[in-house]
Amino acid sequence: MAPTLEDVARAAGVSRSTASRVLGGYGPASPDTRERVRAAATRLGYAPDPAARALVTGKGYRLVVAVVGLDPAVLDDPYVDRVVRATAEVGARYGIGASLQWLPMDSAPTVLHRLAGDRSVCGAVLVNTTEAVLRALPRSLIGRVVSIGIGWPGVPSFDVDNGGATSAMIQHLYASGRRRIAMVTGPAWMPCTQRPIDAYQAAMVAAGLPVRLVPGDFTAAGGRAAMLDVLDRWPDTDAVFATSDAMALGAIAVLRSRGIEVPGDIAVAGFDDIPFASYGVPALTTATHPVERIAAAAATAVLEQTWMPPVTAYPSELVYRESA
Amino acid sequence: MAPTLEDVARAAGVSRSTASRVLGGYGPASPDTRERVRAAATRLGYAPDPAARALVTGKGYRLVVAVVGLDPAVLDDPYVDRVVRATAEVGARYGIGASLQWLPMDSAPTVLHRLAGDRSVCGAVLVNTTEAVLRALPRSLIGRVVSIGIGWPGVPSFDVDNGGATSAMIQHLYASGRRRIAMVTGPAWMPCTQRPIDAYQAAMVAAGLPVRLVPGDFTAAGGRAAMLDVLDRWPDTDAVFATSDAMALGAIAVLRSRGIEVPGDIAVAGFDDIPFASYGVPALTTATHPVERIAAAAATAVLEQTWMPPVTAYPSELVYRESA
DNA sequence: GTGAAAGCGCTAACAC
DNA sequence: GTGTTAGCGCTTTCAC
Repeated sequence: MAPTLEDVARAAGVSRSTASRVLGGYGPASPDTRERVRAAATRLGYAPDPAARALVTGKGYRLVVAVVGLDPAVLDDPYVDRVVRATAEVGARYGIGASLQWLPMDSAPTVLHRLAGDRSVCGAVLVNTTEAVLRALPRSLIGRVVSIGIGWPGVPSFDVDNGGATSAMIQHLYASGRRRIAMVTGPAWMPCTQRPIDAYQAAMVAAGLPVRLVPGDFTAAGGRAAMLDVLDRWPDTDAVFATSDAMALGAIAVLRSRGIEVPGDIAVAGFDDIPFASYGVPALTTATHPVERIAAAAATAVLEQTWMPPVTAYPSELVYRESA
Repeated sequence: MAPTLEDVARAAGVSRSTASRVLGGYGPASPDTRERVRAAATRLGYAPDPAARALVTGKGYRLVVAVVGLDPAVLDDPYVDRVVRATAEVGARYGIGASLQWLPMDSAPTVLHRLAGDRSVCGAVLVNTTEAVLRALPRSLIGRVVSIGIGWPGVPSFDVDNGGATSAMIQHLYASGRRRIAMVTGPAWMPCTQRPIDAYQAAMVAAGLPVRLVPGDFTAAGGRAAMLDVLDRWPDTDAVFATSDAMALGAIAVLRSRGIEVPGDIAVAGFDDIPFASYGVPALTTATHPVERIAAAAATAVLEQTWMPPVTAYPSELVYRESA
């Protein structure tokens, strides 16, 4: 059915090994041979069988998206969906599939070793990883693992510039006259929580404004709880920056139920720009999160085995709507 | 690293083929041998290498989620994300990855043949497929293809019972006093559009109410356009059932901008129960869509090669909120 | 610069 | 019932 390397070699009048070398792009080959093999390959529409290749190289044929978390519920998240989708889409172009699995925070070493020993796995994309997990990374995985989140020596990081987004958002709130700006953060164990906090604190201190930090968990329920907390501790708050749209929507729900006007009394800004941020009342002011671009780049890096700088930051853009 | 069949065979004191037969569960084997091989396999933690198996059986090692549509934008949809995620999660348990690709409606035969000839593909899950596409299905794919949507001889269907959901929703609207109920449908080319229409028409005719059908496209923008259309053609409409939450939210946005009360003047119901259906104002009354369960069952069916009835319908449940 | 040959881990004839 | 054997398509020494 599909042409094999043998077919290409025969068509080009060379041996299988020569064809393999040319197509693999290593070993020696005369320019002429090179040309003939390439031509034959494209003419026949040759694509190497990843299974056969995996068998001999022992490198595997599926890319695992491993989401770090305390329980399997971390997989049940539209953010994860977007990462997996982008990975599956990129993989399709390489004949590589995407697998999704939970990487339990407390038994990360075990699971990572199993992953490293699994011949079917060609690489992994870590999501929401922590330093502890990265420290437990088996050496044999280095070079075929990337991280959407914080990096590690040998593990390039792909992430949104959420520090920059935070600065920009605080500046926007300040410019629109807000002075008592609270921030709802992500859960403390997630490393992606820190940079926005730093950026927020820096901005507030620089402007001589009070720092009002409340922990959240990226969910709407968490946003509701955090908003109640803010109202309780600092009743004069005039703006809230929630580091996820879900939390921002939860916060707005609380304010609405209290009869507090948004953005009249309190401005609320989110982060992520989820599909329906624009359909709430009021429409949510937020910052974009190019998850698909990030995940696609991450997947491509491990599939192409390209060298990557330790950190690649993707810019986030403010989306001005009604809530702030 | 990982134990091979050879290791198991040696540990059990049998040949590789015997071990293979036992573990594969076909061919003959004495109860004693069977026992020893099984014991050795579990003791060593043996798992067959899907790459090697794929190579010899020619059955492939990745499950393709093929989304039928007019253009690649059909992939860019939270619904697709959920299907892919569930597939990737089920696949992970089998050492199988999920790939995502667009199945262009106008060149379906070509793409399907490529899929059939691709040695890396073990099966496919069709999404939003049409009869025309199913008709073009190569024979070699039969038995390893399932459909989330309409089925076909040899292609079992897994779908939500959207006809039942429609009936239930119309009944709910009727029970709450609505009599001039319009329905916003999906795009005509999608087969999943028909059953809700039939159910709606049957319900309306049975109740002696006027049929008011407007085509949509499952997007919020389509919902806005459809709502304008309804208002234009039947100004006395008192309820709208949109067959997707996105369209319902679009419809609500239009009504809000016109100063029309929801549900006071016009009730609006959606379908899907997307994560933030509950955060709009008013919170959206809708019907659940167990996409993950459906996709997981579909993926499992092709991976396990189990026989399936031609159609498996998954119940949808009404979620009563504020909008209807 | 090129080809012959071995072998990755597994399945499936086929002989015993 | 069981073992022997021949590959699946590819990469990779190692001679030439």
